[in-house]
Amino acid sequence: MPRPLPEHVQEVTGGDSAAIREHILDAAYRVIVARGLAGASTRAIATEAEIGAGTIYNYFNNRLQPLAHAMLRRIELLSRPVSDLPGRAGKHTVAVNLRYYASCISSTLDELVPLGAAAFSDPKLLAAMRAEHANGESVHSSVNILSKYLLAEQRLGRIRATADHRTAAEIVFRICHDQAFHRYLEGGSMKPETLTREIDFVAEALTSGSGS
Amino acid sequence: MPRPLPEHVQEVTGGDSAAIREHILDAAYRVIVARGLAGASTRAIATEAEIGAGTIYNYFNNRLQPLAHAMLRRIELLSRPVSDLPGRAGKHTVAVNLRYYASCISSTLDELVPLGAAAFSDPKLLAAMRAEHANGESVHSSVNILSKYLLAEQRLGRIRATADHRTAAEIVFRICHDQAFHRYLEGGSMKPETLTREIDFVAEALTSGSGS
Amino acid sequence: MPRPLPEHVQEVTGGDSAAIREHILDAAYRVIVARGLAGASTRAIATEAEIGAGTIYNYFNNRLQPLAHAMLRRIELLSRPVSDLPGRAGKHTVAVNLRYYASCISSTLDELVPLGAAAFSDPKLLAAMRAEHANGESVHSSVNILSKYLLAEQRLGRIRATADHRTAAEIVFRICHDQAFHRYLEGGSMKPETLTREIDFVAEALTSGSGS
Amino acid sequence: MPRPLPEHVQEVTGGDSAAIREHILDAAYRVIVARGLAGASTRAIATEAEIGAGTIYNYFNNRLQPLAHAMLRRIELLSRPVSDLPGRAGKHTVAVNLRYYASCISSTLDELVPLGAAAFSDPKLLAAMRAEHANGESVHSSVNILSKYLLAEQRLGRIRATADHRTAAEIVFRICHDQAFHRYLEGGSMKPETLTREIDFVAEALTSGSGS
DNA sequence: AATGAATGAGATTTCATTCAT
DNA sequence: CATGAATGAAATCTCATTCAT
Repeated sequence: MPRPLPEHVQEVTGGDSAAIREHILDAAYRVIVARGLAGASTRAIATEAEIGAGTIYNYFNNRLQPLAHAMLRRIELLSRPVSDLPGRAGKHTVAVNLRYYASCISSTLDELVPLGAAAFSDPKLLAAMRAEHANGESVHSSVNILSKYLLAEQRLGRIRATADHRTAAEIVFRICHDQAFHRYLEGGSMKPETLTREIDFVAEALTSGSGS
Repeated sequence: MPRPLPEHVQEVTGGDSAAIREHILDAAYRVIVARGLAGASTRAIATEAEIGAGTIYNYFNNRLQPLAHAMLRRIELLSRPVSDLPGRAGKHTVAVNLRYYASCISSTLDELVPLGAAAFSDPKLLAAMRAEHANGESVHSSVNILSKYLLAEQRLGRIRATADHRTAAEIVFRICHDQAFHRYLEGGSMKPETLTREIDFVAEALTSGSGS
Repeated sequence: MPRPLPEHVQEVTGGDSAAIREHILDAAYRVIVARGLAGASTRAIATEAEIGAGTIYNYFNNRLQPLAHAMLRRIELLSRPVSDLPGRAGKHTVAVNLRYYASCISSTLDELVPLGAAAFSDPKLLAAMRAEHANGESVHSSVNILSKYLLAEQRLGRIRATADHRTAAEIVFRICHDQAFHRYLEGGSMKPETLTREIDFVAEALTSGSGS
Repeated sequence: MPRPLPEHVQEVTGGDSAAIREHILDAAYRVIVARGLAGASTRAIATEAEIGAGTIYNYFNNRLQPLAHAMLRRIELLSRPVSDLPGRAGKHTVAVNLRYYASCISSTLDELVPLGAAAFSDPKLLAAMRAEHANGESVHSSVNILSKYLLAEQRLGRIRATADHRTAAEIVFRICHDQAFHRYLEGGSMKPETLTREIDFVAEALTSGSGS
């Protein structure tokens, strides 16, 4: 029955309500990654966050809300690491830049796959995620950055004028996403050159016949 | 207390032991699709199969076995619908044939995605599936058929000689798989032309510069 | 769904955590005695204690812990009632004092026999009991008190100097223990003079030929 | 649905109804000893007896009957090994003969203790045992043989005329029984000389002052 | 008479959620 | 507000018993 939050949490959050929410979301994320969705009980999250079990219900209405929130928040981080991609237009080669993009988002995708897959296992959780956020936004932003880069290259003449840069961007993203999925499924036994080969195929499709 | 199988089940299975197993697997599959993996309790499956709760344990050793079995059985159906693809080499256009392939496997993938993704959420279930079957076979066979078809087209000169037909097959499959994934995630709000556009991009990459 | 402890329990325990533990142990003991170990399900104990079924797991980790605890707690009471025995040396007769000892511990043994025997039926419970406590202590202490008394009598010359007081004490205890065992087995149909006769036999063996 | 008993059982029992009963009781005994009372399910017994699970109910009315029978049958074997004891009257010494008796029945008692203790864990089983047999008979027969032997010795003048041979026999039996009990409880860590010391105490009580 | 599949009661254990403090 | 004990629903799994074959 100690009224104030434990010191440790107090320090981190400053007692700010929104900060405590975030603190709980972080804990939820760590628990999901470490122990799977099935292991993400409210108790486990409360323990990880070093708060009382009941405290969660002061910030969320039910068990699924923090899980859905935590997963969505993570998805938003996806586009962060490649924000510098458009600046590389004209430098290196298109193939090299696509490989750079692929390697940037792949590590994030590797984290997201188990989360996304977990979301599917429970229709209620999926609904909760859909309710929490008009999802897909952030995924799109990652594709958008790539698309923007390809457009820049096209203007520079390093990509065929007739190529559909938007579609190409989608394909590249799908390749990365699907490969992350299979990496997880197969337990990491996939050869890295598979990714390279497929990315290069798209690069070739984009550049063949261009002036470069 | 113990009674013979209810008439309804008796009729369907004829009392054959193997048939009852299948009957239970069908029920398990229906429950997973309808209520998610989290909702696929032994009781729910028994109810769906219209049998007693304990009866499941006469046919399976634990709760995961029927789930793993049911999912694997479904995955095996994946390559079935496109077995006629190689025979289409030389007919229609490459783009049309790839669209045909995509539409064939997409409906199956739409069924499989929730199952496969669900399997990820529970490490124990994933292990059970791996134990039941050296999986991935069927997925590969679907890619293999596509690859075989592309090779045939290449020999017919309808695809550039320098194109990597294996890589192209992989990419097409990934596009289909990933789209199914997002269709499920977004609740079916994806426009069908997105798939067509991406498939056509690959077809164009393969055929541009070929003699046809 | 969650409510405070029912009034009745609240009154008895005052809400103190340790008191509730004891309250549960008492209930466990009553259930074992009344319905046997096989009947001592967690649910039965919870009902007897007038608490919710899940509450037991707030105080114990598994079903065996409260049983083992309850039994050990009772065993500790064994040596209590005869602590005044050594003070009787020189008073009454040896036979009378041994009868006194026998009648004192017999009622306690009658309680313990079903518990101790029950412990044997489940190897896991036996292990749990051994884990909870290096048992046997209390049994020995009861024998020790008797042995001490006999030694005192020997020094007073009321017992033959050549008699082995330690061995005699063991035999008397065994007689009491084994009789309790058979009383329980036969459902109480044993004649009380059987005990007296056997005790007197030992008394006679100890005193015959002594100076008294 | 095979009508005849399996060959193996047919051979052993000759198809005789009483023999099959015994065959099942043997199996029940083996299961209890090997896996404890908790492990003695009807299924386990049927498997051990190599018969169908339902077949047991053609010979017994419920689960407890074969267990009670099996245990009682074993108790009857108790007096077997010492039937030659009365013939030893007049030979060796009384102490040696009592030790002989003790060592004979102790090994059987070691087998019986877990069975007897197991019986206590379930009031219903205990009632079943009481119902099956006016029990104690066989135990008494073991005591009777010892009593008979002591009487013979008394007539030979090797035991004091005033000694109560019946009571002495009971005490010796109790010592053996209780020691077996504690051997089991302590896991065999009891020193064998404890038994000898106690037996000799009784022998001394019987013989001291006799003519021999 | 032998069989064993079918059954549901019941055992243990977990966990989301509430609410008195 | 924060807390965590209390709770009962629900999940998995076992097993004695019956009965159609």
